[in-house]
Amino acid sequence: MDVARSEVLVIGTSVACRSCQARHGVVCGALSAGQLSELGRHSLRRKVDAGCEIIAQGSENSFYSNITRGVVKLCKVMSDGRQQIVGLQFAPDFVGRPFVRESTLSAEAATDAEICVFPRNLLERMILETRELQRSLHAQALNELDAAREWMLTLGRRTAEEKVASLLHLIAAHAETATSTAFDLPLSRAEIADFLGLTIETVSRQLTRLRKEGVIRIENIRHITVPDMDALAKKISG
Amino acid sequence: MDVARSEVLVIGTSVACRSCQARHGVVCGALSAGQLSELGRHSLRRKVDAGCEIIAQGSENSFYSNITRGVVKLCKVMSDGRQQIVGLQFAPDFVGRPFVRESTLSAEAATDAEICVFPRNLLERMILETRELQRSLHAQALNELDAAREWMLTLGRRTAEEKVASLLHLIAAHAETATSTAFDLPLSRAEIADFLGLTIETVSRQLTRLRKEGVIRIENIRHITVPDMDALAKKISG
DNA sequence: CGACCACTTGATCATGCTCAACTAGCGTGG
DNA sequence: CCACGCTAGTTGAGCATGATCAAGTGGTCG
Repeated sequence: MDVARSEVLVIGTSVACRSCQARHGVVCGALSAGQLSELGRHSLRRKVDAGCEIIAQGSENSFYSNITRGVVKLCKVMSDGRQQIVGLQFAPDFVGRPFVRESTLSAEAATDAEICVFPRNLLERMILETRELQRSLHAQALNELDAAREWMLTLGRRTAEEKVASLLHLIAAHAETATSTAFDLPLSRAEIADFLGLTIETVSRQLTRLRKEGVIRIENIRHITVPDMDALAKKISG
Repeated sequence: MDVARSEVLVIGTSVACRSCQARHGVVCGALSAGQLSELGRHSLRRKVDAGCEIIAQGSENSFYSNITRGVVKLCKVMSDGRQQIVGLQFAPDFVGRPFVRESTLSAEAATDAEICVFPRNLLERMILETRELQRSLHAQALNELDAAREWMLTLGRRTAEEKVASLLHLIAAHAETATSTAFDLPLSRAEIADFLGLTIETVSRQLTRLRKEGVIRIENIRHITVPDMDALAKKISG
């Protein structure tokens, strides 16, 4: 994805914060008005194309960010090229691992996205100063831990069909537009494979299988409709 | 494991704390002398036999604990019986998920163990009061998250041989007795299988395979020697 | 129109699962 | 003290799920 690029849009200000997706999210929701405006003065809005790397595995953590639009995948790669997606983050999640110098994973935009970038030192100072921010980040870490463990069960013990159904269920839960359950896949087949510990061929076969069984409709390559959520849920044993 | 039982030993006191494995661990290391003695007055030492469940999946969290001796496995089971170990905790780790009412996983002693049990309300109050305790638990959560993600890579992308080698490596790292690298497996073959997302037969075959290749020696069913740690590490691509 | 890319589909292969027999260790009771 | 049963682990034979390799499809962009 060498066409992928990122672009600095505007210097964040408290004015920009008012209409921000992440205004009441994990980080910004925990700050006082004064802190929010200080953080805003030192933040940058970045527009990030799908496929663009935000943090490289093994690189130094020199900033943190909020996702303000789009989906970000957290990824681990092995020296021989095998890779595994170990987390998906949706707006308005926080991305980064405070107080650790080197990142053990990469973060990459799965869809076109926008992030709000904070300087490392400022955010770390605020975490130390702000009880509520500390608590809030702790809570997000625990939620991510639960999600990671749920996914370990999927990776270790579910069949290919159950894995694919689990992913669709997960994405539907985040897309949830009231009644209808139609959504865009934020991931390509290759990325789905990397998330589920499968190959792209198996993912493709399981998707067509779910389609033939009438559990999903594949409107087009990236758009799925689930006529009956319960039928999908039934594909996920346990 | 219906022989497994747990037994309350003594009411913890600050006297007992002085020689405790977990005295400078995640929880107790973050407390003031006064808090430590208050927590001690309300804590119970419990001796827990291998196989005994400490927290049941789906149960209410009514207490937290420190592991003061032994190894605890965190486990998820599906309604059809398939199960996956999603974490191993060693003394002096903290066990429990603060501020969440229902446990999404079970905790079970893998070896004979001892834990120090804290009442829920007291510990939660101390977390709210104590900046350093909050920070310390946050740090443990982030470490567990890293470990979980590392394990996701193993579950999703490594071969059976690599998986078994990874587990031996993990256990060796925790047993590390200076020079020699000999250790007791805290897990049965069935538990290893549940940790690695394999069957016990595959685990057994891979262990004999590693033995035949000279990478490990199986002194007896639970005791392993690794003559050359590097040779073991080479089995883990990545 | 053609090249390219992401995806699908098919045929064959192999890793790891299933089912089954066998072994070793260990505690219990005759 | 040995026979017995029980548990945990090992080993083998055959099978199936999902991987690999390869060809084909469809949409997009120049």
